[in-house]
Amino acid sequence: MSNEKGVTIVDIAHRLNMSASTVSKALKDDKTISAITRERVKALAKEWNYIPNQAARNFQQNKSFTLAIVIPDLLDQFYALAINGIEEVAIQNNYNVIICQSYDNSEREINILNHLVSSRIDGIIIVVSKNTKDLTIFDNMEKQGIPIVFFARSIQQPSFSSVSSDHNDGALKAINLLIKRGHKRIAHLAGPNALLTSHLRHTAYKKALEQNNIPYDAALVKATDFSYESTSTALTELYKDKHPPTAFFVFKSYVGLDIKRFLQSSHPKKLKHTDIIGFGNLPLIKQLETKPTASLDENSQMMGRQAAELLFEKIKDTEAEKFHLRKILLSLATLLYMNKQ
Amino acid sequence: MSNEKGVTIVDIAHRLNMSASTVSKALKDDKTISAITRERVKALAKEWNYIPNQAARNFQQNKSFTLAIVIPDLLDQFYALAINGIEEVAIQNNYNVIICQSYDNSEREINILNHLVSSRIDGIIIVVSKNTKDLTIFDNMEKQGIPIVFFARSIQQPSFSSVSSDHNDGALKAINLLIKRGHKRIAHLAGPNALLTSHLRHTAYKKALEQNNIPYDAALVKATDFSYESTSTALTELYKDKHPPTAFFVFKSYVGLDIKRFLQSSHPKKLKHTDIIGFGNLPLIKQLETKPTASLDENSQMMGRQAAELLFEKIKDTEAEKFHLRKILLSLATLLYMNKQ
DNA sequence: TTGTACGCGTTATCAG
DNA sequence: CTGATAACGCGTACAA
Repeated sequence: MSNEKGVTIVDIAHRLNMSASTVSKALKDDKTISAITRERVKALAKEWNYIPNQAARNFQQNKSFTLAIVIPDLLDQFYALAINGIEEVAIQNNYNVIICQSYDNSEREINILNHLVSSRIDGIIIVVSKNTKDLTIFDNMEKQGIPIVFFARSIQQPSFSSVSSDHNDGALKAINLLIKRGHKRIAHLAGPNALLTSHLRHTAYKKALEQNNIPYDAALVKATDFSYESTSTALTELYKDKHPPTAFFVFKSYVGLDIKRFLQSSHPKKLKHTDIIGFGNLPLIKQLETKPTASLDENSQMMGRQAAELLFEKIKDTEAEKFHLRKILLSLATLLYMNKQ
Repeated sequence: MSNEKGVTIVDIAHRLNMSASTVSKALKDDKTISAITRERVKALAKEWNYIPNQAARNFQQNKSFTLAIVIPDLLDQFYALAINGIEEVAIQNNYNVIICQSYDNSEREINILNHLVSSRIDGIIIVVSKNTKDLTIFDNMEKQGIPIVFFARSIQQPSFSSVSSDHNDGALKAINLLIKRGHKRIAHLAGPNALLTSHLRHTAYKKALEQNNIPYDAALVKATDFSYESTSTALTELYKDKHPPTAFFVFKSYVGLDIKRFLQSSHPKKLKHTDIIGFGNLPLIKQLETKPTASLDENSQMMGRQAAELLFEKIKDTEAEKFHLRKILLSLATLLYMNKQ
C-alpha cells in the first residue's frame, strides 16, 4: 500500500522483491526485462497509482523537459496565439511549456531568465522586452547550453536564432495597398525607439515609399510606446500638419485600433476616409463594427510553431554538441476587412 | 574556475577548503557561520557566478515553489487578467507561476493535472473545463496535500475552496438595470449545460425576474457554447418568437459581443434599441465603437489576487497540517458604457 | 564555528 | 535477464 507521500519505485521493488533498477526499467518497457516481470511491475504500479516523481527525474537528468516562453504581455492576442502554436509543437515532443510575462520590463525579464536557468529549463522562446539592451545574459545562457529563439522582435546580435515577420515585405504590401487606394500622405506610427524592430519597420516604410516614388517626409513619422496616450499625442502632432495624413501604416494593429478611437473622438469626419494598415491580424477585430482597412496577417500561431520547431532542433543539436543558427523571416499576406459603407 | 555544467556548492567548498555544508549555510546567511567565512563564500560565489540548482532544491525539499494556473483559454481576457492578479501575489511570495491551457477539454485537463502532480506543484488554481464531471482527481490531489482553489466556474463538490462572482447579486443588478431602462422581454443567453455555473446564473436570472414581478418565460432562455455559431443559432430561435426579446442578460460579455455582431448582420435596426449586459468587464471593449450597455464588472485581476492569497493560506496550512476551506463570493458593480447616440 | 554523514527518487553502468 | 551501486546538488541533523 502507498504511504501518503506517494508511491516510489523503491516501494514497488520492495513489495515485489526485486531491485529498484529492475522496476525502473520495467516501467519504461525496457526489453532487457522479461515480459512477465514488466507486466507484474506495471500491474502493481497501476494498482498503487504510482506517479513518477518528475522532480527527481529532472534533477537526475539535469533536464526539465520544459521550455519557457517569455513575452511582454498576455493580453496581446498576438502573443496569446503564438503561445498556442508553441504549445502544439511542445506537446508533440512531450514537452511542457511555461509562460512568463516580462510586462515589457527588462529588470523583471532578467529575474525571469535567471530563474529559468536555475530551474534547468531546456530552451527559451523570447520576445525581448522593449528596453532590453544588455544581451550578455543571452550569451551566457547559450554558453551554458540553453538554446534560445528570439520571437517577433529582433535584436542587434546576429548570432542568435530568430523567427519574425519580414518587415520589408510587409511594409511594401501595406504601402502598395494604400497607394492603390489613392493615398499620397501616408503616415507611419512607429514603435518605441528602444526597439530595434521599430527601426527596421521604419526603414522598410521608407524603402516602400521610395519604390513607389513617393518622397519620404519625416514629419509623417511618429513613435508610440503603444499606450493610447502616447499614440494620441503623436496623432495630435500629425494633424497639425498643413497636409495631414490620409492613411496610416502602423507598427502593429493595436496602434491602428487606437487611431480609430482617436479619430472617433477628435476627427469623426475623417474616420471613414482614413485607411489604416499594420502588422498583426487579431481575433478581436472580428468584434469591431468598423474595422481597420487591412492587417498584415502575421499568423502568429504558425510563427509560434516555427519557433518551437526551431527550438527543438537546437535542443537536439545541443545534445549532439552541434552548432545551429537559423533566422526565419516570414512573408506576409495582407488581410482585407470589409466595412459596411 | 567553473566547469561548463555550472558551478555547484561543492565546487566552491573545494576551492575554499571547507565543507559543502558550510558553504550552503554561508550562502543563506546562516548566523552560525562566521562573518568572514560568509563573506569569502559569497565573494567566490559571485565571482564564479554560482547559480543555485533549483531543480535539486525542489527535489530535495519535495516542493517546487511554483503554483499552476489551469484555464480554458488564454485568449479570453478575463483569464489573462486573472493571471496578472495571481502572478502579482505569487511574486510577493517568491513563487513562480506556470500557466496551462486546457482548451476546455477535460482529457487534456487531466493530462495537465497529472503532470502537475508529478512535478510536485505546490498548489493549483483552476478554471475547470466545461465538460469536467469526474472530480476524483481533485480529491486525490488534496489527499496528497496539493491545495486547489477553484476559480470563476463552480463545481458540485462543496468541499473545495473557490473564488467566484456572486451570481445572484450580478443577475439582480443586471436585471434591475434592464428593467429600469424599460425592458419587459429580457432574454437570457446561458452558458453550456455541462457547466454548473450556467445553471447557477440561469437560476439567478429567474430569481431576479421574480423579485421584479416579471413572469419567467422559458422561451426566452437559450444556451450557447460560446462559439459565434452557437450563439447565432440561439438568437435565430429567439427572434422567431412573437414577442422577441428587447434586452439580453448574458452569461459573459463575450456572448454579448457576438449578439451585437449577429444583430448587425441580421437585424441592424434592432441594434440601437437592444440592451445587453453580462458578466465580465473586458479591456477590449474600450476598442469598440458601440459598446454593450453595461458589464457586470468582475475585476478578474482582483479575483486572481484573492484566489492566490487563498491558495497561499492553504499552502501554509497544509504544511502545518491544518484544514482550510473557504468560499469567496464577490459581489459585482455594474459598469455602464456610454455609446454615442 | 565547522565538518560529517545521509537522504531525497531516479536512472545509468556494470557486474553477475 | 536482474541486481548492486553510485551519482545527480542540496539541505540538515548531529557530531566534533
